[in-house]
Amino acid sequence: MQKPKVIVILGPTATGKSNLAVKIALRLSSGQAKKAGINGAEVISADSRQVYKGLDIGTGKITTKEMKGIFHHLIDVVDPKRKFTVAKYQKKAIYAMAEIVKKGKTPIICGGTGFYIDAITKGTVFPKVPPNLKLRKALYSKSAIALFEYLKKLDPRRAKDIKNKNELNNKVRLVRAIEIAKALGKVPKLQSDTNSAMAESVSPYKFIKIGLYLPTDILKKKIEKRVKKMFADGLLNEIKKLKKFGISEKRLKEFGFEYDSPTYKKVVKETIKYTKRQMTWFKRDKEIKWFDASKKINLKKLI
RNA sequence: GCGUCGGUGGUGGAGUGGUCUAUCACAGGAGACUGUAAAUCUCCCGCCCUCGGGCUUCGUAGGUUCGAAUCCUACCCGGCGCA
Repeated sequence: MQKPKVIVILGPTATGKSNLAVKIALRLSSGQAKKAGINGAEVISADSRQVYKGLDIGTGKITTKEMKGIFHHLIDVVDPKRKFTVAKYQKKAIYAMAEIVKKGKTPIICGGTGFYIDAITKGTVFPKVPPNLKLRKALYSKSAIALFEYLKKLDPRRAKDIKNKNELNNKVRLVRAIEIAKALGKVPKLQSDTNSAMAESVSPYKFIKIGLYLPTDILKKKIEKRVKKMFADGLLNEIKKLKKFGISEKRLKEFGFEYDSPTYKKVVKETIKYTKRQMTWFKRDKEIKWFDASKKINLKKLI
């Protein structure tokens, strides 16, 4: 039996992913598509911040109007006071995918969080050790060197791995490794496979990855426009509302630079930097078919 | 015109006789990524390169010195003060 298709639309911020996703979904829902036996499509967002309710303007969340009747999953599914994680995302997204396919529809994963996309398209297996905030807090007070030495005792293999990856100063990584090692004895070997052939053989779906990119100068202009609109739409007001709702300054910082006393200049600058990091992530996935978003994209070719 | 302060790598800005291709930050480039991922972390960033080193830089031109981004002289440029 043929595997169900899942369309993945990814790429850096401000390249028009959401738009394209809706366009494709509409196409798959048309009368013509129905005649061809296609039952429509639903979008699954792959954005680490759009899952939160109330983070609308700053995250560039798609509006109901822009959805044009296409159902969007994994948007506004958590209270911003609660912490969300990749593993939770993975669970929900895989469930959503199955539900959509069950309805005979095509899932369209759309977003810019590479880690989240890989979690569902590459079958990453996260060690089943939930965050231990108390332990983390205690560990963070220690130096990176001390953490590394501690990890070396608990799990030499993962310690060596971290050293090889030049992450000796990466407390986030060290702390999580210790957290897992303490719970399981050691950190399981990474099961997610960057080897796409392997991942594909295991996955029940056939992923079609479409990457949108823009030439640097155009991307910059689009980001400027987007940020300008954010402020015009009331970003500052959104932050006020979040504070009133009981979101702390510290928590706001975790939501990214748009929520940390933003200025136009700062947000533009940080967004550009971020898009570069996004590209670093996406570049290593050779499965992605890239399209210049400043040019007309032939949808027929894509699906 | 006189006086005075200053001119440093793409930018800001340290350095004021040797350890200086010159701290640091930003910008730029490359990369990592095991439940925080717009997070977190690493490397490169004058030129050449066999990656060990080789070569040329601190407004310009001279000079002092074993040795100068650092001291002296002249000139050019900019700020300020007095005329």
